[in-house]
Amino acid sequence: MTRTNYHHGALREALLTATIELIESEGIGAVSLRQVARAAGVSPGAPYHHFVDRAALLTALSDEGYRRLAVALREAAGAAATPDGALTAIIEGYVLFASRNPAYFQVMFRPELKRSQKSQQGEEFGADAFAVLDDTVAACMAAGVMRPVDENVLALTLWSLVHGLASLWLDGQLADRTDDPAELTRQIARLVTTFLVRAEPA
Amino acid sequence: MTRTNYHHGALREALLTATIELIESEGIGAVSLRQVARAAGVSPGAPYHHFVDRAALLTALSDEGYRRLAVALREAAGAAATPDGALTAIIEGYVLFASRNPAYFQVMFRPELKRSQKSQQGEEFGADAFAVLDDTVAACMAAGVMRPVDENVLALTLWSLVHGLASLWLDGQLADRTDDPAELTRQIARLVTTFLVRAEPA
DNA sequence: TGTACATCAGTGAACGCGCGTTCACTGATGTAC
DNA sequence: TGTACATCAGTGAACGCGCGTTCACTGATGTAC
Repeated sequence: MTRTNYHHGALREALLTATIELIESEGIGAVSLRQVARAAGVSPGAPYHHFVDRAALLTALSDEGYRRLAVALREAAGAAATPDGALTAIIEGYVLFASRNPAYFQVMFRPELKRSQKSQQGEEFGADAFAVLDDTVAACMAAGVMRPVDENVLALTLWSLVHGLASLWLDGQLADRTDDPAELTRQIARLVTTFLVRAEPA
Repeated sequence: MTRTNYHHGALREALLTATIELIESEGIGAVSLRQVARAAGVSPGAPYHHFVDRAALLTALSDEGYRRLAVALREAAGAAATPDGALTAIIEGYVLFASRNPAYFQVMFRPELKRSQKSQQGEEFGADAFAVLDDTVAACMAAGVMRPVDENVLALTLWSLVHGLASLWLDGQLADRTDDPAELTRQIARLVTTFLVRAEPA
């Protein structure tokens, strides 16, 4: 952090990325506004020109996380040629998003950290991300590649599955049971698709 | 907390239950050793006669949580008449355990809170709990009620599923998508069993 | 049964610390003319 | 192009707070004889 000018120029963004880096290196428990300011090379009062309080910083990060997740899922689903291919891509995409963006993921799903406000923007991006899953499930059903079940229950089942896998991975719970969580993710995605599609497994 | 005698008599247990209650009422972020001591009606130094430090208290709770989870799963599985019935019971049992013991669940799966030591006892109870799932999957396979797949991958898939559902429930993420998470849990358990067993769904 | 004494499990004051936040201030920047 | 001035985005000292932990202490309990 070599900043010679009095005005930073892009402090807001610098604070956000400093927070992400801090979470990744020190853990989410170690993040304080003062530490973030220090990491950005700025005095403890400076952040208050950009965020009304500590919670607002975390909420902004959470919102950005939901936005990125929605983008990641939409891209993953969009790149697939078939509805069930899209489903596989979403499953892998969600888990890989978490493993590549552990700091965002933690901030998004630790409500006790932001407590004050649920951000409307975050809710919208979250709904956005979930809609990708919803739509893909519906598309699979419509295309007839999937056995008929309650769409909402199925979507929530899949969300639970990927969310749980991502959480266990980040919490280090998989270490004893697999040496390659990414490969496990692919295996699980394959297994799920196998069970869901109408045809019997090969 | 009306304690008239100088010696408490069962302070260790009192501190543990006070912590659980504190997490449930104020959230896990609000738990400090001093608050716990206060809730137990005891001076700030008293807990140090029972736990070497704050982390030790949380580790003890985590261990107890794993113990209870293992017991709950074993009972759920044991009460079922068939292997696939046991699987359903485990799915529901895991999620219900989390919803009924949110404080234990959070302490068990927030590694940043205990950081210092991974407790050997906790690991054993955890392995115990997982073994119930493992064994039941194996039993299903052996009984031929289930389509043949990699047992380890399937067990991890199911763990991910229930863990994700429990996490989403506790984090309040399901509120928008269902008004009865317990019923959703049953639906999901049914759906999963339906897909897994060899016979086509009715 | 009574007494001496060791041990146990509390007290409460004190420590140093980092925190979130506020505030009067000041240097840098942008704009009007 | 130059000057006056408003606004913006920093500084850094200060606030009160609750925290984890330590420590000299003391009251209660249990045990030996």
